[in-house]
Amino acid sequence: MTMGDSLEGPVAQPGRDAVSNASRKGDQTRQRILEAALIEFGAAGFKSATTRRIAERANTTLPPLNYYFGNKEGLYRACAEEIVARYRQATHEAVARARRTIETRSGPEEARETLKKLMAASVELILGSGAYILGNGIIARELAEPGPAFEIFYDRLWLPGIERNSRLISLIKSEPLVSAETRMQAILLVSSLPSLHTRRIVAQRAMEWSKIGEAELRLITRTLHRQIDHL
Amino acid sequence: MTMGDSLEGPVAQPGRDAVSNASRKGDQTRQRILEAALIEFGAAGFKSATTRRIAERANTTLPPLNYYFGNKEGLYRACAEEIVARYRQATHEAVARARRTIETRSGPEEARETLKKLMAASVELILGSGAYILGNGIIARELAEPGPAFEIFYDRLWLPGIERNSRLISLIKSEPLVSAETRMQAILLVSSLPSLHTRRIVAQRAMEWSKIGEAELRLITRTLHRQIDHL
DNA sequence: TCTATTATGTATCAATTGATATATTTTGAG
DNA sequence: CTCAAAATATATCAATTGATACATAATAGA
Repeated sequence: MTMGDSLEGPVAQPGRDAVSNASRKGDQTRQRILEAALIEFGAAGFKSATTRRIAERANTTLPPLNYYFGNKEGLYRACAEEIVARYRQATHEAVARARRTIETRSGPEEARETLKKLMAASVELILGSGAYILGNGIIARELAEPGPAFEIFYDRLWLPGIERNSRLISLIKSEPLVSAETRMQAILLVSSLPSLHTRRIVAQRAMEWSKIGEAELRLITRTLHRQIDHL
Repeated sequence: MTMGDSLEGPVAQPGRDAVSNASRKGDQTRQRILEAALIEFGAAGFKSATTRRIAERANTTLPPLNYYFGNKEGLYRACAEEIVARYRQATHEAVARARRTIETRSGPEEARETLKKLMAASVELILGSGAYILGNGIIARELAEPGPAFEIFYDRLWLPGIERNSRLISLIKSEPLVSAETRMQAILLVSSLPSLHTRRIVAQRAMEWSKIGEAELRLITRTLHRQIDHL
């Protein structure tokens, strides 16, 4: 075999993971590519995004993409993993509280407050001006048209979220155990979040806002919170 | 000019429009192409859908697509127009009632019931097993990533819907005139509909349903209606 | 410093895809 | 029945795009 399949490079990230490891020279490039991919995939979707544009945005060329991620789909999956990691980190506090609330079978008051905090964290992540907005386009799209990352988001983000919210809503309603309707409420709640990202566009136009700043975000968030209040 | 730009065919639908006109032989083909495009664009999105697959599904070849619709984007726009027309027709009754309710400045009770009917019609259109499901993928996608059809949906579907719902919610709350928060509520309500299509997938998996039949749809719809009740 | 490994760039390929020039068939008016 | 217009098919083009063979450069351990 004269083809380049014997002396392979990375492709799969070995031991070094978690907290953005950019020590070796190559890891910096890897990170730049990942960042560029998050933007491009987020803006255009898996199929429509081109590896060339990603490479260009990352200030490199095509081969490194395959060198580090195998192929386009591998890069896309890596983006999904990255998004999940960022989401988990950003909601860590609220999730820990939810775990406690559920384990101690707290009362409706505490459960409701916990759920609100949980949702608020997600809403902030999606509508806030933070750095995580990158992934929301990808998530929303994956929900509209399941692609290579659906399983990743489902298993590690949505399903756990649905379980958590189900228990919390059950506590709020003082149910003995999670009813089908409660579970459905939790599903609708969780799966409505990604579309928030989407609704920004319509909201901005319909409200005739030139931009979405702090004041505008507050109105959106307040309206959403009121919905949660009425759960 | 030896190129085929002198003896052009249709491209733009002249006088004959409205109620599916399939009299002439060509119109049948046109209709088959449109139907196929609704399916393909709905499943894959504007960019990812290929004209070849559309032609194949319509049991024809490439040239007729350009002959009838100019180019891929023209075909996509035609799909959007078709979807708007079908939506309007299907919600005609509920919309007429809303118009009356608004014009006569009915009380909160009547306004709430009108809004529920309006939403129910949309929900049925999206989650029901009717024939209009075809377009929902396109609408949801267009909302997530504005493309050639965003303007069409916005101007002719969403904005009118937002206006209507705003007035109705205002009546429900007995406001003197539409407040910013009311308008935002209307926006969130309208823009949450397209994502219903999307949530089916997650709901089906998380509820461990093998399929979404009548009983399953009822649970989804009931849960949604309860949300509307608590507006 | 030397050299094997890792990393990156150049050039190119093959597949896909939107489009159309051109030829052929079908239709319907007279 | 004739024939011009309308409709459809064949074959092909050029652009885009994912991928990679191959060459070169950078890095780090000895």
